[in-house]
Amino acid sequence: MGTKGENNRTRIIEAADQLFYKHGYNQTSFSDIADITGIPRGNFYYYFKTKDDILAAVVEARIKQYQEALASCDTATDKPGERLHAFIDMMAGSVDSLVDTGCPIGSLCVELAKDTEALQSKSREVFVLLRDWMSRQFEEIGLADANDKAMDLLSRMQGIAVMACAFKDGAYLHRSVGDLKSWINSLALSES
Amino acid sequence: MGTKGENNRTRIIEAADQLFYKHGYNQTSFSDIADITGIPRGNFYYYFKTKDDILAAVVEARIKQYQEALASCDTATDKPGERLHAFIDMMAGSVDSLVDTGCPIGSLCVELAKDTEALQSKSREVFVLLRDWMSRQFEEIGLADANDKAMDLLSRMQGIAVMACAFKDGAYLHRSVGDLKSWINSLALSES
DNA sequence: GTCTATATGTAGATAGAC
DNA sequence: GTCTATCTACATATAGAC
Repeated sequence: MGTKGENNRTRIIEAADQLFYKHGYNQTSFSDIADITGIPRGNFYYYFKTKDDILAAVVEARIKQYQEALASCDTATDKPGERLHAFIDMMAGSVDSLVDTGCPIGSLCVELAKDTEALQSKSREVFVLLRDWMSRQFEEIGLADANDKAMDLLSRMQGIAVMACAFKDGAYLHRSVGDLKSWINSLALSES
Repeated sequence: MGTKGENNRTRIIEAADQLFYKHGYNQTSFSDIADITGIPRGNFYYYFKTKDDILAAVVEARIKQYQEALASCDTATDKPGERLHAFIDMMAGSVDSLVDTGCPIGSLCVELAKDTEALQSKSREVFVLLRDWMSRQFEEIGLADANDKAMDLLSRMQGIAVMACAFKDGAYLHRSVGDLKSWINSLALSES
């Protein structure tokens, strides 16, 4: 670690991360990644055996990134309702890219659902991380069906991302994010 | 019309429709369509100038198909709430493919959001049809914000499809469809 | 209208010099 | 570790015989 090689590896992952999001996994070529990083195509095989391995590395990087984001929500406040609000605000903070390209997690999962099972289950790992964290927040609120509520919250966020992207409608996203926060409040209040 | 050519054209559209759904637009090749229909690759250019033209024809076909589905909801009952239930039941009727491959409309829109603007706006047309129909139903119920509610309903259906597909969870889809119908009932009751 | 053959580009992946 | 050159497969699209 700390070698020039590790640095190149990281740069490949970061470029692939952006490209997989903006153009999709299947529509991203080694040449695209090479153009951004300046690292020649053939060189990639020193760091990764296959393109699928790059995807796995990208998913791992995203998991780490979301783990940090969730940790910052955890430390911000000890009220689970406010933690959920903080996470939703993060979503609202990237309106432009959501409208332009959709949700990076959801769009990847649905794209890979049309490919191999191996790629699909790898991409699902990010969702599992978020669901389990949300479930813990709803548990703390005192809900018996915390896991169902976590799925519902993820589901609503995904629906908002799909519609905002399909209709290119940032105003719809803002309104819906407000509705989502009200919904969380109503759940938290009914238990207090 | 009625010629052999029109028949081949229709068969190409139908095969492309299925393949665009199951594997995505970009991951469907002319060879794939040729394998299913038995029509040789080179022949496609007699019926369509480009692959994008096939997509446009597929979207037109889907619009016709959904127009018929909505018309059957319209004739089934004159109560707008029940019409919306009927449409949701249609969704619930294709659990298996939703879990396997996601929503044909939403997944196409999000995939093409990562491609050209022209393809994206074409794919959006199906959503516009459904939104306008839902909006009319909510208007009949007597809601002032019928269009917002139409977007919300589409949004929830899309979220459910994404999560059911990502987690391969048909039970989640069934539960959520029930929640959706309860939500519609509560909206209809609050206005009666 | 229908088909074969082919043009042209680019994909993922490999070999081997340095 | 890094790079160029290249292999093989397959993509969309075209030309032209029948």
